[in-house]
Amino acid sequence: MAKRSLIEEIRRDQIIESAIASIATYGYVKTTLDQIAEVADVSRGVITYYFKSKDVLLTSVLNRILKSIKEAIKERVQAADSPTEKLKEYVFASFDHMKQNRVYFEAQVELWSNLEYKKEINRKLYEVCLETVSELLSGCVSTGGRASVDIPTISSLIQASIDGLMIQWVFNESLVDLEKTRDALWRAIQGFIGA
Amino acid sequence: MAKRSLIEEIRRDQIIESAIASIATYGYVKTTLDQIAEVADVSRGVITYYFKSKDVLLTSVLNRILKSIKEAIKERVQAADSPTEKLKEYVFASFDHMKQNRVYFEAQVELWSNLEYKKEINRKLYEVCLETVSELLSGCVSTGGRASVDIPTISSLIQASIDGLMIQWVFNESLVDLEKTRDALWRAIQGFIGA
Amino acid sequence: MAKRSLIEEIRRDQIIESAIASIATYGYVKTTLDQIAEVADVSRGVITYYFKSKDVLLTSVLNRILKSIKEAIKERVQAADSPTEKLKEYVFASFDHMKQNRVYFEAQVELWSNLEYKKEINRKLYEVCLETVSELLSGCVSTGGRASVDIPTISSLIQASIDGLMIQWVFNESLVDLEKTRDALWRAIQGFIGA
Amino acid sequence: MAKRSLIEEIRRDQIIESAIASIATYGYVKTTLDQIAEVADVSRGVITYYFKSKDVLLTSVLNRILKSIKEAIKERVQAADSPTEKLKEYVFASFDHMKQNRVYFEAQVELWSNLEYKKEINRKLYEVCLETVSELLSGCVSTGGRASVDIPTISSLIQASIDGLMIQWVFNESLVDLEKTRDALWRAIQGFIGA
DNA sequence: AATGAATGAGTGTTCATTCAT
DNA sequence: AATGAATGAACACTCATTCAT
Repeated sequence: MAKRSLIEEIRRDQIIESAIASIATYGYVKTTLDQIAEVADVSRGVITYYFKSKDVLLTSVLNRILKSIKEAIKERVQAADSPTEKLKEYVFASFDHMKQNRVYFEAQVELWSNLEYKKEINRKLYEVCLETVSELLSGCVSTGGRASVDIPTISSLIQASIDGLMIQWVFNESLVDLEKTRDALWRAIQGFIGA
Repeated sequence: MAKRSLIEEIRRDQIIESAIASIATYGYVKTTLDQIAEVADVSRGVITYYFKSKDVLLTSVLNRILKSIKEAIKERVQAADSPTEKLKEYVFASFDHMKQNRVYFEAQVELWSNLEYKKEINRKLYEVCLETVSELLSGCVSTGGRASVDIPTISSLIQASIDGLMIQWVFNESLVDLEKTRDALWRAIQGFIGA
Repeated sequence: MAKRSLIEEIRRDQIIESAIASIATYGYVKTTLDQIAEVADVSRGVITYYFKSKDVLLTSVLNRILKSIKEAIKERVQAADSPTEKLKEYVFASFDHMKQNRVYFEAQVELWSNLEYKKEINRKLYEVCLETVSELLSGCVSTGGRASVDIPTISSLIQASIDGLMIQWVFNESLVDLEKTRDALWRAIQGFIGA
Repeated sequence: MAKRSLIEEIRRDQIIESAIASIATYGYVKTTLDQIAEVADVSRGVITYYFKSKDVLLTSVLNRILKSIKEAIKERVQAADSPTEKLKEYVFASFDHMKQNRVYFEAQVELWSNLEYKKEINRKLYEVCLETVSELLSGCVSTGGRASVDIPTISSLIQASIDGLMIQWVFNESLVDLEKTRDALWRAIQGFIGA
């Protein structure tokens, strides 16, 4: 990637965040480049000056969202001591990140169905997530957990629960209690790994 | 609803199914009226002849999808004998319906983020689903289950697991084994209700 | 013209009158064949069955309107005795016909600007009207009127006054008093012909 | 009104004049945005770039036409000395403006029947015109004219004559001699006010 | 004689993209 | 670096017209 000046980075950030805000607020369909420019309080031309195309911008947007999720989780998982604690941190960090960045998840759901290369990107994200959960789960199992745990299956189920709750919460914030469901999920996981 | 001739019903069905196929295959964004017409092998004008606007058509599409899900589940739940069997049928029917109607779920995910009145419709769907699960869960609990079960929380978690697995499966069919995850989910539920 | 059955004539009349009503009520732009069919309470196909095209129908509409004007005036002019009385009847009959057939004049104004061959038809109408006024005016002059009257000019002015008042009245019924303006116009004409 | 750059004003003018030319030449019905763009020798997109919708453009067109008429008359009326001269200038300026701006009147007649808000706008125009004539007529009467003049009636008749002649002239330029009819009208007016 | 299902040309409108300044 | 005027492809939608029944 080419070297970029500071102002360039600031502009890009500004535009990406404005795009996220616009998508979360008005939805993907109504998020035009004009709309984003207005939210960012820059001229229309600035956007195409910094992003070759709308598709490139939206890919940047999605990557920003995914990166933020990954980093938020990774940090806390690494800080945890035991395998079980790591898995717990994965789950808890996922929920904490949701609550602190609702706008990101609203945008993510919008982009699920609209980005040209979404399938590719989302597929990749899922693989990464599932792999991470699998590793953490393996760690738990090998250090005293029930040996019979079907790791891929339980990994899928854990990740699915997190995603499914996120969607419920994005569609209707008041419909789901993130703390209680998180705790219930963690109890279920403990049941699975026999802890 | 007004009386409609037989051919009218056939055409409407044909167009709705073509729209679903188009959305599932090419995505919402690329599903133009031209595209739908081509898939349905009718002229462009037929669509606006039978549907006042694209929005009306897409609402019909979403309602068709949701109705199919609701009916598929309702039938099997009603046929079950005991409360526990009813809850099990709810879960199992959800998965069976997925597998038998992949195209519907692909379309549903696409429409999540794009239909004008999606929020309203999806919000309603969630409320109905969660309510149903809550009732079934209540039935289990009152007939011998653990009295301490937090019904709203566990309901959310069950529905979230189903939806989350559906999404994984829609994004990447080979990534998730629906039978195994379904069974694991059912075991987890049994754990919750203390059966 | 081909022989037409009675029912055919009735249907044609019905459609023409419905078209006039629709144009007068909703304006030319919103008068579609569907709209006319609805007003006439016949099926859509009937219209194209009896009129080869929309243009043909609208030409029939305009001709119906013009014919009704011409006949209403002609009758009364012929019934008058003296040349001056004939001219007076021309003027008075014009105004009476307006009041009794407002819908026709509303439609006429709408069609002025929209019919494909309007220019041709309206041009012809004007020639006929002006010619008629000229003849009547000539009669007055040759039987005792002022010999110096510029017949084409005064004819134009008379017809213009009638048309201009009609337009004022069509645009805003309450803005113009047809009786008073008619009488004033007649007095002015008397001034011109020196009666 | 918001501040507008010079080029913006130029473009708007260019488009409005092209629209008038197109309406006058091809008629309202055939005046599409494509047609206007072609006449203006700009791309189609420019029009919607400067005018939010076709309706807005056409309203601008009508306002331009009406404004031009009003200003042309107002100026000359104000420059006249006596009340009688003012009334004469009103009449003469009306005719002069016609001859110098035929295209405007051709367009005006086309728009009479087609613009969504025509009734409102035209009604208003008529009220303004009639009010002006009434005032001028009052001035004549109070300064030596016949006291018995029915001002609203004669005002209507004067304005009707001007409009009616304009229409004759728009439909068939060679059918009416604007100078002669103007003079005849003025003589009739003098007869009414007893000058 | 009458119907209404079907068609597709034509139109206004949106909006990503280009480019001269 | 930044702007915004200009473009035209793509779209939903209207509606006169055709035609099988």
